[in-house]
Amino acid sequence: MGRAPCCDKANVKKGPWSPEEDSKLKDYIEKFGTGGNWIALPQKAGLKRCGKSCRLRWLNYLRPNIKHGEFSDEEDRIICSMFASIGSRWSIIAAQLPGRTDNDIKNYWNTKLKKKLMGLVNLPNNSQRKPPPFPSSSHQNQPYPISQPLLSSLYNTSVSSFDPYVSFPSNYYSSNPSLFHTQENFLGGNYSSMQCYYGKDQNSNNVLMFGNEGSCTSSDNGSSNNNHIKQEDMGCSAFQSYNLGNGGFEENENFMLNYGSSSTSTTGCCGYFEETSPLDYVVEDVKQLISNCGTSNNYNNGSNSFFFFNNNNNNNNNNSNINIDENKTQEKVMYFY
DNA sequence: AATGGAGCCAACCGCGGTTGC
DNA sequence: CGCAACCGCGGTTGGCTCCAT
Repeated sequence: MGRAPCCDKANVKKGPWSPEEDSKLKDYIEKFGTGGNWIALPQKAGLKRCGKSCRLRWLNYLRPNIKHGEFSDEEDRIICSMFASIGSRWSIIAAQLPGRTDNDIKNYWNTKLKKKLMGLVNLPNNSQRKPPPFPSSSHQNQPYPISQPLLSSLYNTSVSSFDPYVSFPSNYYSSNPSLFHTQENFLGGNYSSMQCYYGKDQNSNNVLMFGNEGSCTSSDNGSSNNNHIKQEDMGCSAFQSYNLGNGGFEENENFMLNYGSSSTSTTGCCGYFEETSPLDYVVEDVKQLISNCGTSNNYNNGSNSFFFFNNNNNNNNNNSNINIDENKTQEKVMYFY
């Protein structure tokens, strides 16, 4: 036989917590702790609530040092970088933000930050309508402006030097942002920051470029095409953007991810941007999660997905025809088509 | 002032992994 | 070993508030 039933579901209250209930729960836990048993706690505390509900209320609202209110730019950066690396693993992300709960971060992402990020693509008149379809548009040879506050916020660039039209490649490589960190950064391994740029390359492709300090740009040697991987070249490289509504991209606009390649770099996916230096992965599980993206139909199937795979079985996973410029192994380019 | 839509967020739901019996 | 409950998580929902019309 198993354990006793957790609670009398017919006799538990649901819905918003009253101040009295909050007080009872808080007082009880402060005096006696949770005892490691949430199911038994409500009865002991004199609450007609399910243990799950008590746990949620405590963790998300009542426990000490909970931080409410605005998220800082630094918190934004952490959330963005971690989301880019591991997706919607909110509890892991929350662990990096003292005082923030996974629920808070999840809500913040869904309601604000996601839209804020997609504000990267605004039209010159600052309207919120979405950019014209890629790649054919009157702006084909002109990069979309990046929202100034967000850019300065995320990239630590000074507003005075802000160029609303980011040419690609551009001298943003010389700045020192740390938007996207590699996985091992927040997991306790070697710190390595990466930069993120939005713009157009010399072929007017819409790109997000990820690179780290010291990455050379396409213009450095005039061989900009060498590191560009077309969708048909990569068996698991086709991304779709999340449908972000106003100001965002429509579904089925594909992201293309160009992984910097070298003898030490392997094919990654799903927003995990691998460094070219030898990687000592601290958490193999997460790596597995990332690498599994291409074998499951999508990475984050829910509405919170930022990118997810469009697994294309017609492709043969053979990257041998990709022309790699070994001098640019630290560039990571994401294409929007 | 009334109303409807959008945004926000606390709370619930359901699932997968873990644990106790 | 298998079943059932616990636990924690991510996704979703519903109600409240704000704001534009």
